[in-house]
Amino acid sequence: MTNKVKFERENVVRVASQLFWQKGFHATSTRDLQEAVNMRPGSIYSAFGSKEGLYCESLKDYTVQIKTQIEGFLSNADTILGGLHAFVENVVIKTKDCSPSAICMLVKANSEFAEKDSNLYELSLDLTAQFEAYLTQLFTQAINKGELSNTLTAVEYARFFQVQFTGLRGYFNRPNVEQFAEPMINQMFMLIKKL
Amino acid sequence: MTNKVKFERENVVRVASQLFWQKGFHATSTRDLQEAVNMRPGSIYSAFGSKEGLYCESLKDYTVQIKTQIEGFLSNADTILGGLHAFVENVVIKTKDCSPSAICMLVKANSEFAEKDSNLYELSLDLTAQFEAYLTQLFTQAINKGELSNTLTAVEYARFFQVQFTGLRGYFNRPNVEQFAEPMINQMFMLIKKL
DNA sequence: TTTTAACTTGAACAGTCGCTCAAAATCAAA
DNA sequence: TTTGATTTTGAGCGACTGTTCAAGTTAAAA
Repeated sequence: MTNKVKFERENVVRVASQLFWQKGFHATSTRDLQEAVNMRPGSIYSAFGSKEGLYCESLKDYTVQIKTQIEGFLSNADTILGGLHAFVENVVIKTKDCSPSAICMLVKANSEFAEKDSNLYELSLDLTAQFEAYLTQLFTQAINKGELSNTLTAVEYARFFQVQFTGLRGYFNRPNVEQFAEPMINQMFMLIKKL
Repeated sequence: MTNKVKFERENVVRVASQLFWQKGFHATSTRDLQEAVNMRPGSIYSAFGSKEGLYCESLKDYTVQIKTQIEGFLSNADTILGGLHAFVENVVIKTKDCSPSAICMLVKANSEFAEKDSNLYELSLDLTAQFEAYLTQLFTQAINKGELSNTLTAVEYARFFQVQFTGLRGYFNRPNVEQFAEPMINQMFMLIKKL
C-alpha cells in the first residue's frame, strides 16, 4: 500500500444521496455532485465508476438508513405498531423540514425511471421488494404478538402500510397542510388496527 | 390572414403530454418531442415559447382530461361513490397497460420539481389544489345524497381519497402485482364508507 | 532518502442540450 | 397572377453534459 483515499466513502455517499433525493437523478449534474462532495471528477469516477454507480450506492445506502431508523423507533416502543407510528410521525411531521423531500427517495426513483430495462429501474424494484419483505417480517411479529388480528396476512398489512405511507408522504409534499398530518396519521393506524 | 398553422394544437399537446408523463420533464429532450409531435424546433418554439411552455400546457391538458374522464364515469353510475370506484378501477386496472405510467402525471410533477420557486413546481401545486377542490365538490354531493356519513367533512374525504388513490397507483407501478389491485380498491372504498 | 504504486487534480473531449433565426414555403387577399 | 404577412424549415449556436487521462501529489515500503 502506498497511499490512502482522502475522503470517507460513507460521508460522500450520504451527501450525494441527499442531493439525488432532492433533485432526482436526471436533474443532478456531475458538477453539482463534485461541489457537494468536494471531489474532482477523477476521484469520483475512480471510486464509483459513473454517475449511475454513485446514484446506485446512494439509493442502497438510503434504504439501509431507513431500516436503521425503523429499528431505532421499534427498540424504543412497547409494540411494533407503536414503533411504526412513531417512525411515521417522525418522517411526516418532525423531520419533514430538514429532509430533502417529503417523498421517499425510493418512491421518487420508482417514479423517475420509466424504461423497464434500465439498471436504475431494476434497482428501485429490487429495493422496494426488499422493503416490502422487511415490513412483512414486522407485521408477522405484530400478528404473533397479538397486536393485530389475522384477518389479513402479514404481507397484506405490509401492502396496506406502504400504500398509506406513500400516499401520506406524497400528500404532505406541499406547503400549508401541516395541521392535517397528525390526525391523518392517527387515522391510518386506527384503520390498520380495525382491518 | 395569409397562412394557417398546419398542426392541430390539441393533438400536439396530447402527444407531448404522453411523452412527458412517461419520461418526466428533465429526461425528455426537445429532440424527443420534435420527433413525437413531428414538428421542427422553430414551429414548436413559435407555438409554445419553450420546452417549459409546452410542458405547462401538457400538464394543464392532462388535468382537464382526468376531470373529463371522471365526469364520464359519474354520468354512467348511480352514485358518486360508484362512479369514483369505476374510475379508480379503470385507471389502476383496465388502462394501466396502455398508460405511460401507473403514476398520475400530476403526482410525478410534484415529485420531480424540487425547487420551491420554479414555475413548474408552482403549477403542479396549483393544479393539485384545484383537483382537491374538485374532489371536495364531489364528496359534498355524496354527503348530501346520503352516500356518506358526515363524520368527516367533504374536504377530509377528498384528502383521504387522494392519499389512497396516489398510494395505490404508486404501489401498482411495478410488475407482478396485478392480482392484488381489485381487492385493494374494494378495500379502499369499503374504508371510505366506514369512516 | 529513494522508490513506487495509489490517489488526486483539472483541463479538455465528444456528445447532447435548449433554443435561434435567416431562408424557404405557404396561401388568403388584392 | 401577384403580393405579402405568416408559418415552417433545419443548420447551427453557445452552454452544458458525463466522462477521460496525463500530470502532479502523496505516503508506506525499501
